[in-house]
Amino acid sequence: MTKQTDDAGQGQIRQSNERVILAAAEAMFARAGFSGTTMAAIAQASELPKANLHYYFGSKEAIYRAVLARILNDWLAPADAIHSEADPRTAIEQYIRAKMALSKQRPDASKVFANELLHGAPLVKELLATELRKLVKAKVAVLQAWMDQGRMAQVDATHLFFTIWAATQTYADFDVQVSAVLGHNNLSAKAHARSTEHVVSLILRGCGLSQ
Amino acid sequence: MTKQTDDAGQGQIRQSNERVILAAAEAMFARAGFSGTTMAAIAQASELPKANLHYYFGSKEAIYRAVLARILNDWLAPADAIHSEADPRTAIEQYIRAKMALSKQRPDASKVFANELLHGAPLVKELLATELRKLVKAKVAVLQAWMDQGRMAQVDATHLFFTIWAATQTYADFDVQVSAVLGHNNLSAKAHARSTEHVVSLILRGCGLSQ
DNA sequence: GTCTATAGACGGATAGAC
DNA sequence: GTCTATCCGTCTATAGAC
Repeated sequence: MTKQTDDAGQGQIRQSNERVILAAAEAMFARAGFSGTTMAAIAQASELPKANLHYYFGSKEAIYRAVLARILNDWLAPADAIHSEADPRTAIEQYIRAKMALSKQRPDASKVFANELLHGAPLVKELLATELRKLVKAKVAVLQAWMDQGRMAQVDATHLFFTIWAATQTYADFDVQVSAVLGHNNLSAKAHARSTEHVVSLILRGCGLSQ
Repeated sequence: MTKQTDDAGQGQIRQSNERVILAAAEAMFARAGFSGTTMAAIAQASELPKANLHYYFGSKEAIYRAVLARILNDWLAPADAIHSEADPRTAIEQYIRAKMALSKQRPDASKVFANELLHGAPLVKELLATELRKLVKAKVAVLQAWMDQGRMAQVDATHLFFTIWAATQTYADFDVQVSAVLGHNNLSAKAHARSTEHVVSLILRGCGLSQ
């Protein structure tokens, strides 16, 4: 009762509160960026007093770091679809669909990450140059092997990743622009399905994997 | 001498100073966004006293508006390449090359615009829903006619624009990520040329306009 | 028309009561 | 462990000297 050295007791409350704070922070950072987001705004969205954010995380930057860390994990996962035993067409199609699903399900996460990149990636630059670079190198080798075997068209595999990232994330990051041009107020599930089919078919044909 | 009602006299100085301020502001807004940019920073970059910025523009938001306005004009111009008398392949290739050139030549403009969209486009939302939507509609009609004539593959023409914008602007907006993955410190002219050839060939093949 | 000096508001962080 | 009240630095904007 008096002892609470392990994470069992109030650790539950801490864990729950941290989760609430990070979710609120992600939404606020997506909407206004790092400088445009105030601790008061995160506190209000979390329905917690401002001082508690400092109690749990210490500083605004620490909250931002925590939000980014949570995002990065999820961001790299879809690349699993691309492995040497897979069929080229299926692998790339799965990868694109997974990225499009992320755009639909976690638009705020995408925006926070985009914002970080846009402003020079001060916090994740190192990770990009190490982990992401390593991951892309490995996947590029897989794609290159498929090209050498004549199983898909010759494209620059590294740049193909840049194009897939850009084409899929634009539906999360720049949704206002997409909605405005389409004449909608926001992107419906139907509109998103249409976007997905477009990106899949354009890229697959671009890779010589259909027609 | 005493009369200065026209723009001839000190109007020269005003025009020159406004130009300097807007150029400096574009660079700062690209680096740090609206909230992250201080008037002091713009003043230092302009080599003008802080109060002069207020003298010329009135407020920080007015400077931001002026920067955005300058960008929007240049942004829509490349679409001229797409008109009904043109050859489909030439038109789309020209359009992509023009957008890639903009990414190379005006990366800061691209970043300011991307940042505005990312945060919900409070200032340009209306323009997107009117001018941009109208422009895209017109160009989509041209592309659709080409498809109906069997001169290119059936793709969703509106979404094709989204993909081209995303694929080309990613080299300006997310240059840190591209550089990190490629293992460079920044994007050389050679790397940019390679990027351009990639985007051109991928999209053209995706549109059934090569091989 | 230009610039210094300052007002006034806001935001991040913390002290200290509970 | 939680929260109120407050400090202190920073930022936008402007008043007023030159």
